[in-house]
Amino acid sequence: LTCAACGVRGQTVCAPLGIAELDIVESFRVGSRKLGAHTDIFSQGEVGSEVYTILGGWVMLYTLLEDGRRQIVDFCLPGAFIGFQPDLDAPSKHTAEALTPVELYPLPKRGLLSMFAQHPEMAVRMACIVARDQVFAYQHLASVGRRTARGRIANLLLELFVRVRQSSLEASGDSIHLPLTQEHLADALGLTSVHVNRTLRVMREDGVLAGNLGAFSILNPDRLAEETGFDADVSIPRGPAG
Amino acid sequence: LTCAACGVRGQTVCAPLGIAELDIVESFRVGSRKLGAHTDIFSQGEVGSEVYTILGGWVMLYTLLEDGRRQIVDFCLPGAFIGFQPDLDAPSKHTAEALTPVELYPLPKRGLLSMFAQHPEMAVRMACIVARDQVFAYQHLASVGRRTARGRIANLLLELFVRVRQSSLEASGDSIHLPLTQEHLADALGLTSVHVNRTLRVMREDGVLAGNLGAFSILNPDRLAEETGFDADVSIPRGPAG
DNA sequence: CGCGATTTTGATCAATGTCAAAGGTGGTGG
DNA sequence: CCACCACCTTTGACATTGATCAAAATCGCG
Repeated sequence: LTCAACGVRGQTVCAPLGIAELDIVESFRVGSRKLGAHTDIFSQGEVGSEVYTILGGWVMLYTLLEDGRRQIVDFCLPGAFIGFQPDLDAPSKHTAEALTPVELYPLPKRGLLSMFAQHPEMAVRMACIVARDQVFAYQHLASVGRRTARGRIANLLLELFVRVRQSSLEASGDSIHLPLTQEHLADALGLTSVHVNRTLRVMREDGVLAGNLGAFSILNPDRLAEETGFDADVSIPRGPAG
Repeated sequence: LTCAACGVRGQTVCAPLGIAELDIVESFRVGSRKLGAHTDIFSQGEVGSEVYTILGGWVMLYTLLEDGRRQIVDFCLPGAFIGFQPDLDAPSKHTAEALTPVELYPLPKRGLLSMFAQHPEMAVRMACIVARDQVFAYQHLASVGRRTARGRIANLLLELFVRVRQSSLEASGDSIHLPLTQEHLADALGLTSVHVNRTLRVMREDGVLAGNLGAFSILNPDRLAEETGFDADVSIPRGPAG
């Protein structure tokens, strides 16, 4: 498959490139790579030599604390760009693990720099992408720091809901599928899986949710959004940064 | 004062520029600006037209939730670059407020894009800077999500300690000055100021801290770092990104 | 059918929040 | 120089959220 046919190009660092310019990306292609669920893409503490665009599947980024507790810092969907860090040669601060089978487009880190040099718009685009992820990180921080368990869960579910709707064309109904366990939610929200479970039950009883993570519905998105002050609007404009 | 004499140039987007190239930055200079403590630099919900390099003083970035609770998402020291966001024309997601009198170097957002176009290395640098801030955000998220009150406080104090030591040449002793109240700590850590107070007392009793935020000492940095698994190493290499 | 991974539930506990009030401290105007 | 005031810090009593420990109940799957 060629970059020209890439389904997520509009969301990636490649977005500013014209069709004709895509060959620079192809020239660094390592070959797209498929990994099974529950495999690590890169690991905390290790030095990786590649960055990745997610072509398909879900990935989570997490940090392991010294006592073994886990904090999931981001869920990544198709179109996400992972592995970029301030010092490319430093060991990674977190682990990227596939939540589903994934398809990745790996790019050698040296290729990345070369691409930036030849197509500066890509560097600007990169900055915008990282800035967007940072906004998400700040929102998560505010959620974990200042919301109640119910608020955090509502917030995260809504966020994933709109992201899934945007990324895939799965734009139908109030029902989506999340490849997550309650423990994943807990580790992303700074809670216990037990407490997540109880809180989900209450939310079901209150009629705002239905079903389970595998295939659940947000019965009352508006009410949920209202009770949690959810802000869906985090995007990168077409013309990079302007 | 000229960019050539800038004390924080090595940490900013300008770092990749040679002395001779600095005039492009100067050409967009709005004039350096001084603000008093407790004034807003830009505000959540409003569209700003500038980004800023902090030349001197402390700034905090915070989000206000719908119920009025505050989450501080970052403390910014001289050399920091604030106001950049994925969509430059979108309203800001957070407020930047001066904690001390500050001196800023404002840059019109359009100037930023123009600079990126003419000096692509600056865009790469920008991406690295944002990526570094993102790593901090992830670390804070892990701290707030998974550490005990004492761990969070220890972690933040250590982080600020090394940042202060690095940024200013105030490299002496175990004592630093923080222009923060206990409420600031609380709002950054997802705690209550009352609880921060109690926890600080215990830490003083345990002999790891001394003094107050205005001028406090870390009596036992190693013990503190050990008990909280603190990781000081978040940096951007000289040659941008490689 | 049987097994490992989730989900669910109960009982209990610890950490942190809430409410309220009493000291401190520095700055300002008289 | 003092009195007063706004803002912090400190402390107490008590409430609550969410954690912990432990065990069933389910579910997906080979």
